[in-house]
Amino acid sequence: MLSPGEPDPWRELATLVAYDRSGFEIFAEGEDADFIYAIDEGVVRIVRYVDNGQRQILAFMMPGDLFGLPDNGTYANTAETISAVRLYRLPWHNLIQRMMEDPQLQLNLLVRVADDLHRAQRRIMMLGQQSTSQRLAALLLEFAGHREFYDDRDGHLRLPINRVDVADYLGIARETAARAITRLEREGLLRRIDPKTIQILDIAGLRALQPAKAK
Amino acid sequence: MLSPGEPDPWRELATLVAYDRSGFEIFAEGEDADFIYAIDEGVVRIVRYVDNGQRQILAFMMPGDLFGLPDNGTYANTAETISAVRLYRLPWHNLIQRMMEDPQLQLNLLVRVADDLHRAQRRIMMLGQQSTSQRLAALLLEFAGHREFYDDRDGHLRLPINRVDVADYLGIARETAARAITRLEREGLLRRIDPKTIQILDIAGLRALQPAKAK
DNA sequence: CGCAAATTTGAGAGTCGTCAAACATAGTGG
DNA sequence: CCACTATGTTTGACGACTCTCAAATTTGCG
Repeated sequence: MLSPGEPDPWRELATLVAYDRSGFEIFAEGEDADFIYAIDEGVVRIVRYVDNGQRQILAFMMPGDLFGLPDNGTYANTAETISAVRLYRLPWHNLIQRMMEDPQLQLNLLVRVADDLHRAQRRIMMLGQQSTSQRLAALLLEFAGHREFYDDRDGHLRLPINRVDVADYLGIARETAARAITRLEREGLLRRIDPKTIQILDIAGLRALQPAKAK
Repeated sequence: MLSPGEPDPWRELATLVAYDRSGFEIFAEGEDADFIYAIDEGVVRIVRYVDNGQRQILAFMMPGDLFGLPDNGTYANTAETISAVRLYRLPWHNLIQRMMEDPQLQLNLLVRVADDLHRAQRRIMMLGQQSTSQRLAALLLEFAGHREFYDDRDGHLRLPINRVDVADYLGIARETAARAITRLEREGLLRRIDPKTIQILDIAGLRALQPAKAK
């Protein structure tokens, strides 16, 4: 995390770039991967488009997260703003050069990429093994883990995304996403305030939906 | 890849370990992650078990692949042999130490982990967006990309895995996996020789099933 | 050759995707 | 200020697909 207290090797090397609007494309799949980005504020979605018009959201990136890793010199995914966003942008060649001189910095990046891998593996578990309710609960808990969206006093969760984003993240149709919310509401786990605001009534119940490790 | 020709920083540092049988557990989720492994020969499956008895195969690791990345000091997944396997095993603290002295070595690891991340992202696309037929085609093409399994002269693909592995990799039931093979056979794309041997009749047709990038 | 395990097929129930329509919300212009 | 419109969300109906349970069939090996 880019917490203000810790020494921050990224901040001093990077230039700050800001996007005021939501829905802006930071970079697109296939473009030359010249920069790596770190989020200072706001939310970014990492997506991939398929020719049949479908879209999969691979991840939501939050403050402190890094994105823009090259795959053979080009971006493997597209990055789009979901809110107003402030980013640190750093040229790759610049970073590589610095990392060659500073193994600690490189280790820092390695740990972050490894963490991204583990997050991706959790998503594979989610898409391969969990039901629609479980996936939705996982998404809600993911956002509820961030103070900027969740107030645990009144249980209000303010989602920065719409239903299509929810659906494309969970790998389901938007109607199915809406119905999944209805189901959790009927079961008393949450209550809809408005489409993007959900009051979580039983967060332990949501967690109980999540599959536990076995063996 | 650990091809014999290239300079190989791993081989010289590691100890060779061999497993003769299939179905052996190399390490389990939750254990202290003391070693990192590189495959010299054979196939390993990376799996995660869920308490309801379900299992998801996250990846099949082939010769040249690295696995055993720690997540907060412990393994996030379980690794099991699928065939007889020969591995290079290297203590983590040993590797870290060497990487601090040799940035090139560390960059080598970074690239490999980044590659794992991109593979995981392709799996998210597969599980989130593709139909059963498409997933199966992707699996077949994945193994067909390795000479040790696929003979492109006669089109014979020798799978090292059984139907349960196929199903747990694709995130479907084993009956559905069997039916998916039947369907591709009925469509003339392949022919079953025996359960683990499949003759691919139309590899271009399998590739055509794969979704193309859009935008 | 025979048996245990793996694979395939069948039938029925449940879930999801699609098409359509109803409803809600926010912003716009009169 | 209000009606109106565009957009986003929810609900309904129905067909398609997948999972589960069960049985038939095949395979691999002793």
